[in-house]
Amino acid sequence: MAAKENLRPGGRSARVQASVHMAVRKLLQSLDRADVTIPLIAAEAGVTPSTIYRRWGDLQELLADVAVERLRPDMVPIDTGSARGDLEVWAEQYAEEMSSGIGRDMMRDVLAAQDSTNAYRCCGFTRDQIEAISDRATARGERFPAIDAVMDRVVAPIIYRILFGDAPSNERVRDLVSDAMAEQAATPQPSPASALKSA
Amino acid sequence: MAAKENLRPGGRSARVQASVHMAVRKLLQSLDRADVTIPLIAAEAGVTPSTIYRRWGDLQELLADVAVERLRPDMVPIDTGSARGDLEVWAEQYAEEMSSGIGRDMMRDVLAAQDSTNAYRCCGFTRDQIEAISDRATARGERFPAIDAVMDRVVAPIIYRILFGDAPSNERVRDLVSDAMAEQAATPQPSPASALKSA
DNA sequence: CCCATAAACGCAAATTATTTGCTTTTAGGC
DNA sequence: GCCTAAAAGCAAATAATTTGCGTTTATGGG
Repeated sequence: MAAKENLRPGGRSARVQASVHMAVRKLLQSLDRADVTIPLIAAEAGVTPSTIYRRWGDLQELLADVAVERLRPDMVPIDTGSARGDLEVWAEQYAEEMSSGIGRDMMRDVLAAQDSTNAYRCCGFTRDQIEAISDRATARGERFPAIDAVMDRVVAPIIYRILFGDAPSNERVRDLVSDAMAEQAATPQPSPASALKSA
Repeated sequence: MAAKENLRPGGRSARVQASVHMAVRKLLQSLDRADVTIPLIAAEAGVTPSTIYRRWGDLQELLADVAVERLRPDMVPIDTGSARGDLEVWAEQYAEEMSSGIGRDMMRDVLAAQDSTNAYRCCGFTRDQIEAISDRATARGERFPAIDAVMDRVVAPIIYRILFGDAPSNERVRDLVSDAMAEQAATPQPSPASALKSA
């Protein structure tokens, strides 16, 4: 039930997909998560419930599908002039978005789905953002840690804390960035792009 | 729907809880996750469905409740003679357990529930384990990084990778431990126990 | 030890969600 | 423009969830 691949791209099928996604987003704004049901979504989207059941399987898959769209970054990381500044600003904003009620819910939706493809894609978005910062750094002639190191030392702690405990403060996020950047300074490995692409 | 607090501890209530938990565990062994329903669990447990609905609310909360029990560590971290060895062995075992199908499912269940208390408790279990290793280290006169540092640099990357990508290899887990221990060596902060308790 | 009280459970009816067989619409290839 | 099959609609059948009400049974106070 990928609902993304092997799907007729044109006409009605795409219209239904858009309509259902929009309905989900609209309903999630006004209603409590537990009150959003497939029949409700279907009514809002002007579609019969069985269409949704057949295409997405169940509510969780649909919510995951919608969530992963919303988690896709809509802009390139802000250019502050330095790699450290770029990463710091990006990480703070990322932490804030993800720890907000909406961000938390979307992560929950993505992780709750049986199909783990969405989670994987989600991780790829983040990696791409960091890669953009990294590329800019090397273009400037700055050193930058390996992408994986940033994922491990900045992204992972932020997300772990949001999921399992309390959202990290801006100060802590800055500390994480500091540690990651320091690590790079000690280790002479300015290799720019050896990472795996995604999505 | 905590199903844990304000619950009559004695007699029938406890019996029902135990029976339902056992039924869930049994059914999860033989059936696919998607085929486990509340009526099924109720039948297996010898209880009416409405009892489960009233006590846990929905399937996800029940699954989370069962999962968190199973995620509770059943033993103290192995004593290898050194803090580094302790952490290394513990981390490898932890990563392996969590990346197994069962571990992954349990984490999913815990995170998918509306009630985030379970996730928080889950994190507390892990923290307690690391604290035990830390305490043993200071008792031996060894230095050891702050608990939070280990959570950020070892636990968080392991879990992040399991949830959003691929399970980390043993080698990578060892590297994470190395980094965490090295950090401690550079920073003179042997403060033993300043962490927050849980559960 | 027994009684009063309220929590938890069982039962069954009512509601709501999900599945499914079949028909109709329609995108994509010839 | 016509086939073909994927996707959608419709409605009946099935299954899950909610709810009102009566019964059982912990728990606390006499």
